[in-house]
Amino acid sequence: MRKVSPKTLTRALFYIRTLNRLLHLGGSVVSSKELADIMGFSDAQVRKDISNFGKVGKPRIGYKVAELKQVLEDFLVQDVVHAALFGVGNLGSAILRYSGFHQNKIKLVAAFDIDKNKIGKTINGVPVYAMKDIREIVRRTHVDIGIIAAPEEASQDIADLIVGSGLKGIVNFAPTSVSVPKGVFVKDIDLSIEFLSLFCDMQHS
Amino acid sequence: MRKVSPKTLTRALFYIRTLNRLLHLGGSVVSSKELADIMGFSDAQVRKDISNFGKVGKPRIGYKVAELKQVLEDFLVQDVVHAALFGVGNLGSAILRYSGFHQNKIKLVAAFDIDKNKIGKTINGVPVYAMKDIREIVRRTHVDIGIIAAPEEASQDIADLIVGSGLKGIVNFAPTSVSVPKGVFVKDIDLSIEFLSLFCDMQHS
DNA sequence: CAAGAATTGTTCAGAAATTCACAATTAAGA
DNA sequence: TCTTAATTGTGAATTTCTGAACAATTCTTG
Repeated sequence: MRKVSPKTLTRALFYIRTLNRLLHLGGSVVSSKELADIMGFSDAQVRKDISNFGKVGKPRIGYKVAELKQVLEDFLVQDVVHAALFGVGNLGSAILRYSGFHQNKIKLVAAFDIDKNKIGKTINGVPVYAMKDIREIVRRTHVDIGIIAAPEEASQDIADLIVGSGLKGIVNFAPTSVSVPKGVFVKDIDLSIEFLSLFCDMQHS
Repeated sequence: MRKVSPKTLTRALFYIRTLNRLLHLGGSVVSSKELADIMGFSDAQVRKDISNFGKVGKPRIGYKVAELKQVLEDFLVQDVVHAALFGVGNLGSAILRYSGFHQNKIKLVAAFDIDKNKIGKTINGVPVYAMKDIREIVRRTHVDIGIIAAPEEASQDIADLIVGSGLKGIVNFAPTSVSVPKGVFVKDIDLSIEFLSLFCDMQHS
């Protein structure tokens, strides 16, 4: 199958989210125009994206919701993604308790912190370990990605730990860039920047 | 001044973040190459972005950290951005307690919930109001953007409330698309999708 | 003061992403 | 059955974004 760009992949995840909602609402078919309107894309964009994954639609009809969802999921999220969390503070705790993951093939398998009061506890079913145990846990447990939800000062050290334990993907919520070797993927989510960029877009539009 | 693309604006916010860190570490000048390496961009990209905001650098020297930061901030974030939060659950509480905002010209001025046990309290200095009071609060208080951190089922109603109260920007953490009139900006942050998209990028690279 | 080295700002070319536009297809209805 | 209307899939056109390259500039050093 042809190479698909990251942008298309991300939009495809939004398509899946919307298709799930439509399924839940009882819809059975949907057109590119309807999908586009719901998500704020163009209909041409939707069709071109979907065409990456095969010829799923029928002219004059549209796409069968269940079938399209299946095709996208087969391509994108075959397995459950196992994630480990680093830093059980305000944000980390909220992530541990976030209820949206289990519907989306994401499983938090371990959390790490340096606070002795937290180590050994279980939050929402996820055990909290000492930071130094990461290598052993990653060896014993299937982990795909690491999530940094620690203070700025600790983020680079944690990134190094994550990389050292062999993981290749990091979601970084800390408000600072971390440097990693080539081949490791980092996604930065800085709440301040997210808010500010929305506001900048508003002002400079 | 020339029109600047949203992508450039977002990167510029990352530049500011990095410049702050450099300032804090005592750096006084920095080259495009250094900035690029820290953030994982190309040096040409950095120079081109910065050139949107004027001729700030000196050949053979680089950019004065403080001066560049000033130039970018003058263009991007002249005023403090005032935000109101909708939904004081796990994620909402973490946002209220997030410590990174005040350094970044973001101020949470109000929170809203439907839970009587939360209404009337103050969390981290931010008062929690009843959802129905939004119009009055927005009239009395300067609010730029609304943040939806409520369950999926409530998100569209909250978006309608936000739009009805006159706000033009929404950050939506709920795992569903909200529909808004033209002219209202929405930024979706779906934690599941963020994690999955990282993983997809890893697999399909 | 002149030569050399480093870095900017900018132009240009190429790549990537988006939109357009329409032939092909299919269901529905006369 | 034949026509009509709707919708897909896609090649071409367009726009946006990125990367390469280099003249212009300015510090440094001898």
